[in-house]
Amino acid sequence: MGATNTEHFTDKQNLIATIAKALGHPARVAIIEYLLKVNSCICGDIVNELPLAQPTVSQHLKELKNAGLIKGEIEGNSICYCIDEKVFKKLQAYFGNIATKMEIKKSNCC
Amino acid sequence: MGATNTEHFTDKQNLIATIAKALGHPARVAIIEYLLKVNSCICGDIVNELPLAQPTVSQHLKELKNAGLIKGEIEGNSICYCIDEKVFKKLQAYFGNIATKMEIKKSNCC
DNA sequence: ATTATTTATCGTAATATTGCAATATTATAT
DNA sequence: ATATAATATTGCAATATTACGATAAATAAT
Repeated sequence: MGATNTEHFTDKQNLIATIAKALGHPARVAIIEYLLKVNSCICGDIVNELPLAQPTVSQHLKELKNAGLIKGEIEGNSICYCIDEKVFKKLQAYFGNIATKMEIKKSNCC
Repeated sequence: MGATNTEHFTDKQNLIATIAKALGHPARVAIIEYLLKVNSCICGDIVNELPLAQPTVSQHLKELKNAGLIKGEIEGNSICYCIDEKVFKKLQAYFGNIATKMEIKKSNCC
């Protein structure tokens, strides 16, 4: 097959999976970290920051955008990409919650 | 191609990507959430909790294990799978850090 | 108008992922 | 020893992902 079976899972599970999948490639992690570092919208040099050809980078950016991790706007000649904070707050909340749950009922595990 | 280019990225970037990739499927998110809920090692009924055939679930469990998100030990007839807390603490730290950075220098973004 | 510059899209090859039926493996129960 | 139960592995088909060259599109500079 190869096609993921989304309809049997909850919306939240699918959302987390979509976000996680978008971060499931080191180039995309690197893009996010770069955007965080420069923290600016006029960052028309992402391609030079990555060891990948321009079309490949463009494709990774598209995936990050589709998954909602970044926002992009045309800014004259180049493009303004920046992090969409909402998603990262969601991730922080999600994993924070998991950590809390683990903290509470630790012990009856290997 | 289809093969990810890990050697050009930092170890940390590759690690985060590996972990995120493992969570990049709703079935695997569901497995983690189930393990959290039951919080027990004798959980020999993960298959019944998921809308997928047994070999498929087994494969997802294997991927979670390879990525270090769960630990599994043979426990008599069935298998004891449970969450590996370290990884989730790492994730919490990572996204907490990102959230903090965003908080500090917010504003000069779209 | 022509020429850079920047980003996106198309086409395509290589590889990976998803899913399951069939089968193997391993331990428990009879 | 044989049957039952739980999990893993194999093999395979369908689909997705990754990567990049070639090319397009759109703005900026000359």
